[in-house]
Amino acid sequence: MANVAIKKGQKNRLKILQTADQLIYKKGYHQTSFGDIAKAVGMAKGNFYYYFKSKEEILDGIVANRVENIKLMLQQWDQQYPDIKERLKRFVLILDNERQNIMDYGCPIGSLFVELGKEDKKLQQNIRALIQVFLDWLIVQFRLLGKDNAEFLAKELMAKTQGASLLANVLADEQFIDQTIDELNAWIKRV
Amino acid sequence: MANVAIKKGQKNRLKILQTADQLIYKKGYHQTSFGDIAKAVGMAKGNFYYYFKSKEEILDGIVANRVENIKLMLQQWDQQYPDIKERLKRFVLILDNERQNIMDYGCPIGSLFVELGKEDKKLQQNIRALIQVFLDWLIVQFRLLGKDNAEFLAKELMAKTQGASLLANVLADEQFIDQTIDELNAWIKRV
DNA sequence: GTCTATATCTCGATAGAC
DNA sequence: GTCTATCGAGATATAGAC
Repeated sequence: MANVAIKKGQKNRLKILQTADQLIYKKGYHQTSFGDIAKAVGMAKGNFYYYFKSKEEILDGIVANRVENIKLMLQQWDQQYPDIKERLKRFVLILDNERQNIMDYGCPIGSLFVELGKEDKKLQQNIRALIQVFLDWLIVQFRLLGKDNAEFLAKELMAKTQGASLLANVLADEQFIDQTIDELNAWIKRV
Repeated sequence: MANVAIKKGQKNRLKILQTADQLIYKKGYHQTSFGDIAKAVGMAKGNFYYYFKSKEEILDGIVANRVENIKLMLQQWDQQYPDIKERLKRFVLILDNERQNIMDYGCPIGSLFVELGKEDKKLQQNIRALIQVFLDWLIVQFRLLGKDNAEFLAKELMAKTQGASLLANVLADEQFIDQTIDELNAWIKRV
């Protein structure tokens, strides 16, 4: 019986994290209360504290969860695509797949950092790790391409996608996403 | 005597706006309370409501104030620099002059939009205007350069600076700012 | 115009029954 | 593990004396 309880607990924990992640992405961290999350999960507010001691702990869980998922995704790309530039194009393809969300709510990573980066240094450190996962992977890819300025190229690509996401969000501009995707793919081709 | 009161009122109004703008930029909108602003201004909290009916009204005032200042700055550039590319370089120079603030707090415009863009549509519209001022000016400049894709070039430059600001903020990376400035100036030269 | 209360509300967090 | 009830902090906003 103890096993069943643990299983249920783990399942609920994950459900809370996923629901909270979506809500916070779409409404913002400060606009999302425990009450909102509880309602969306279908659970009493007080029960949350059985799973998480504080709101910040939920945020930690969200970030940890995301980092894990991103790492899995990148590993999969490494296995699936032997061609390095094909991998980089996968990265750009995120803009394509997530265009509606990006236009409506911005980049889920960038917007989270900006909203919480001013809060305190610990939070900042936490979310920075999220960006670093992508960045480290990009650096490896550019190194594999034989680039000696791999680090700058990785940052440049990251900055381009962040800037494009922000502007597409501000202007609700789908065409700009398309144009950016084309430009980035051309950039990858000739880099 | 009425004139003196009005003058003092106007002066205080502006002082509140400027102080609030700085605090909100550095601490974030939700982390900045009336109490914080009052303390920084040196005024009782209750007295704020003589000047502004709500916190959102302060934000409106901040944005309007910024729009006015930016327009003045751009007009000055237009008069001072007959060479169009020299004007564009001025735009890039903001990254240079504001590097410390950008590393510490991000772009004052971009971060404000991201923090409040998810709040409600009216706020979003408001801050969008702030970005549009720069964008409209950039479009004019690229048109003056005879570019038929002036709008995309303007958005591209805007996106590049936004992305670079975000990444410089995330990584606290001064070198990346320098590299981006060099790259953007080279881009302006050959565009 | 400026100040000192204070009302009111929301939210994160806790206590304790079941 | 889940619930209801409630506390306490902190914020916006108001009332009213000066």
